[in-house]
Amino acid sequence: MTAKQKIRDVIKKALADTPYPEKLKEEILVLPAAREEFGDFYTNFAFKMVDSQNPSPQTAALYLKEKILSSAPDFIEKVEVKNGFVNFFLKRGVYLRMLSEISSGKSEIVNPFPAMGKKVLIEFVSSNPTGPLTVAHGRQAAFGESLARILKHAGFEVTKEYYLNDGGRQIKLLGESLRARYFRLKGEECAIPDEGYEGEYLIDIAKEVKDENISFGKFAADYIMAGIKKDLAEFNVNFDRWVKESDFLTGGMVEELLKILEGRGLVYSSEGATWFKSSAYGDEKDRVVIKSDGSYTYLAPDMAYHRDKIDRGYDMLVNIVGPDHHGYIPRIKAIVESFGFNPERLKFIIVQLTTLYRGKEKLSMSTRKGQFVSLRQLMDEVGPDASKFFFIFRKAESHLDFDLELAKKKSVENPVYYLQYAYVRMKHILKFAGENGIDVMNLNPDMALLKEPEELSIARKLAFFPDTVESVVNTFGVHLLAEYLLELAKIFHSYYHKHRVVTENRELTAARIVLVSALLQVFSKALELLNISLPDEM
RNA sequence: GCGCCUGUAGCUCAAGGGAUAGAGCAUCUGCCUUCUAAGCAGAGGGUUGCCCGUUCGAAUCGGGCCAGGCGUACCA
Repeated sequence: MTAKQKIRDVIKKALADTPYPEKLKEEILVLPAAREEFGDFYTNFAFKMVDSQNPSPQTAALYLKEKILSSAPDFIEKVEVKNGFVNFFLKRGVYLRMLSEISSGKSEIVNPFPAMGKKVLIEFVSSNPTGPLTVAHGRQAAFGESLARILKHAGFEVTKEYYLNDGGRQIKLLGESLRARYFRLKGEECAIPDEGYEGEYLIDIAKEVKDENISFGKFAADYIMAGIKKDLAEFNVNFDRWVKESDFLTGGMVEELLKILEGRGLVYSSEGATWFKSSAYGDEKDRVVIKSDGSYTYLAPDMAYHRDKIDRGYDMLVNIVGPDHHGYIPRIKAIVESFGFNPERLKFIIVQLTTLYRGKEKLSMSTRKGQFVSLRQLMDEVGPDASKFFFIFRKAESHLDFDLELAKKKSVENPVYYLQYAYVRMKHILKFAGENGIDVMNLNPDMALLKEPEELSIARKLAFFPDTVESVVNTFGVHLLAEYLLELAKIFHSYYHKHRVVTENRELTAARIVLVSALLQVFSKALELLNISLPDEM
């Protein structure tokens, strides 16, 4: 049980023994204290207790404090009441013990949370195989992968899926565009269709075409998809399943679905087309599923896909999409609701666009015209780790300014290097200690020798790691973990400058080695969750 | 017009309705015979776009404005 859970229990016990047992129904919030003067954890519960007995939060807090202290919890050093907040100060020994546990790999601080039997499906990237992944997809990929890792760490059973649109009009246009490029290469006049793809990547693909009787659409899509998979693999973003739109079409699932919906009066014909009555579930208007030319819209197979997701029994569905899809959300919510799935359990995360800068210069992009920076180019220029870090250290719903020059810089301005430098320093200390005859793996020092305030600050910060993970789970704010890590790096760098770890004092050295290796455990785990690798040397 | 996102220090951004709104960069001042100075210590910098409201308490929630971005297809 973590210190925080223990505190919550102590508060519950205190309340059970008071005239306010009904207050227990409310959630008791225990959070890491923002400043060390406010202790280690605090609760704002006194604010909820204000009534005739407790006319002010302050009196309620004092009352709570008395009750808590009378139960004499052994891990609490003191409890302070300030401005109605109840602040808990933990005993130093709690932290010292925690450091030993973390460094030996036995601590619940770094280990995954217990499995809770909740299944979550995350669908992300889902880019069409009509062109290479762009920087926008890269951001979605980095965010989705990291969110998946964090949810898994927090005890969810996570499945990652990529839905690919390999049929329909866009693929047809893609095929015609490739065909045009192919014949142009042979010196023949051939126009790219009006809404076709003008990107130069099709020229490269056209060079690979050996036989002009092939299906150009399929050839291009397969070729591009192979590239997408390669890019994602290099980005270390991996999917459990690749779901093809065409499977829902050829498998008859779309037809079946529409029949069911028709039977329920949710699908009808009008103006030569077939419509889904999404307005019955809050969409602003109904949506076409079969066009008047008889072909399906993108929505029809996607509806079948979502029905399939529901059938597979997930507790939560997460769809990570770009801002261009936000108008699409109500209709997907409508289809899941029509199948009795609470739309609240379908979360859409809109990852906003990224604007690339080269120093002050803004890089303009237009996908249709083929003027864009691909994820591939970005990785080649700044590297996968720097790319990923910049993508996730801002909130998903914020527009992101990404400065290529900054991402490449090997200096303080670049947070990626700041983290890497901290990591390398930790590794190097352990290596140096080993070279000086200290058996780093087998230490059992007296941790009470750690008396510096900075040492306690580090331990305190490490104790907050599970809370940070919890915050990410509650808000889907992956950036919170990146910020946590930067703060951790900062207090470590500061400690490093103020105090030497490896000294003549063998006992103190041993205790500090345990501290550093605990730090390294948390640091490594957090980086793994962010999907960022780190070098051993810099 | 309608919908979504954004508006916080000079710049890029944090901050579950909580305490004195925080970081980094930039600017200024210091620090390398000692585990990598890709680092550290310190200083200045704010009417959280504006106006009302809800609340013990609002950057955060609601309403109304203003500004920027995106969307508003029988495209995906």
